[in-house]
Amino acid sequence: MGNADSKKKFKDFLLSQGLKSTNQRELILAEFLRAGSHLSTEELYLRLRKQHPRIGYATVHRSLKLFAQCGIAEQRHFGDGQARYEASDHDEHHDHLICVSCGKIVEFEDPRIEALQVEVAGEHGFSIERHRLELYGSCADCSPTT
Amino acid sequence: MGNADSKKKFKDFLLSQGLKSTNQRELILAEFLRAGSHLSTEELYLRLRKQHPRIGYATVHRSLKLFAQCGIAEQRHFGDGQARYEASDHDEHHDHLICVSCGKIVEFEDPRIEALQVEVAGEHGFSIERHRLELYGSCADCSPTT
DNA sequence: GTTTAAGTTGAAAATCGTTTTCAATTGGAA
DNA sequence: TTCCAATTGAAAACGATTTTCAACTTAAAC
Repeated sequence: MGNADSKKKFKDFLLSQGLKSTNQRELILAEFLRAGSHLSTEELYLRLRKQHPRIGYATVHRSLKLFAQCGIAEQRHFGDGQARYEASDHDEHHDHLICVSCGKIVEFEDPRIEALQVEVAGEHGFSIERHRLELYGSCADCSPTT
Repeated sequence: MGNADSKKKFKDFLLSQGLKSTNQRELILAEFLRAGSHLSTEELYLRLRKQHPRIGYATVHRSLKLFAQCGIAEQRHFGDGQARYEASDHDEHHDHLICVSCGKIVEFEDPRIEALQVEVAGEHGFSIERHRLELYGSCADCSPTT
C-alpha cells in the first residue's frame, strides 16, 4: 500500500467515524510512514519531537491506535515489553526474524509454512483467523559461527 | 516430565544455587503442577489463597521465576497483556492454538513446520535459538461453521 | 466571517502488570 | 542452640499504557 493510499484511507476512516482531521494526526501519520517500520510509540514520539516539540505522547499513542483501527498499521509485540507498530500491507502477510543480539528485525513470508498451519489447525478443529510466528536467533552479522 | 521429577529437579536447583527450600515454595510448586498449564501469576496466586491466605503475590511471582530458571516452567505471552507459565516438557517442543472466542489453549507440534523455519531462517543468514508460533482462531466448539 | 457544538490536544494523573524494597521471619549449617 | 544468609509479605516503585480534564481546534451552521 503506497503512502498516498494510506493517507487517503485514514482520511476516509476519520470521515466515516465522525472524527476530525487535524494537523497533529497528519504529522504523526507522515512521520509514521516515513520512518522504518516496527517503531514503538516512544520511538515515534521522540522522532516527532525533534521537529514538533509541542506534540504530546498521548496524541502519538492515540493516533497509532487509530491507524491500527483503520487498518493502515498493525500492533506487534516482540517480547521487549513494548508495543511496536508497522505499516500494514494487506496483500501479503509476513512473519518476523528477530536478532536477539542486535535487535534487527527481518520480515519473511513462506506459503509452505502457512499451508501447514492451516492443516494442523484443521486437525484440531480450529479455523485460523490470524497467527503469529517469530523466529529469534542470531543474524549473519552477530552470529559467532560466521 | 512427571510431577515428582519436577519437584526433585527444583530441589536440586535450589541446592545448587545456595537457595533454600521453603514451605511456600513447595506449596506453590505443588499447586502449579496440579493446576492446568497456562496460568498467570494472578490466577495461581488466587488459587493458592483459597487454602493459604497468608501467601503473598510477590512470593508466587518469585517462585514462578525460579521455576522458569530451573527449567521446570516456561513463561509465555499470548497477547492478553499478562505472562502465563506452563510446565516445561523439554523432550518435545510445542506451539499453541488459541481460541479467540472461549480462550481455550491447545498445544501442538509439527516437525515439518519446525524444519521449514530452520530453512527460512538460514536463507536470511539467521541461526534460530527459539521461536514462537501461535495460531489464533475458533475452536470446534466455538466455530460458527461447525 | 462568526458562532457553536463536538472532537482533539497535551500535561498530568491513573491504571495495569510486574518488580523491588525492607523489616520481620525462617532455614539450615556450624 | 546460635548465627548468618535467604525468604517472606506488605507496600512502594516501576515502566508502559491509558485516561482525565481544562484549554483549544475543527468544521458545520448561522
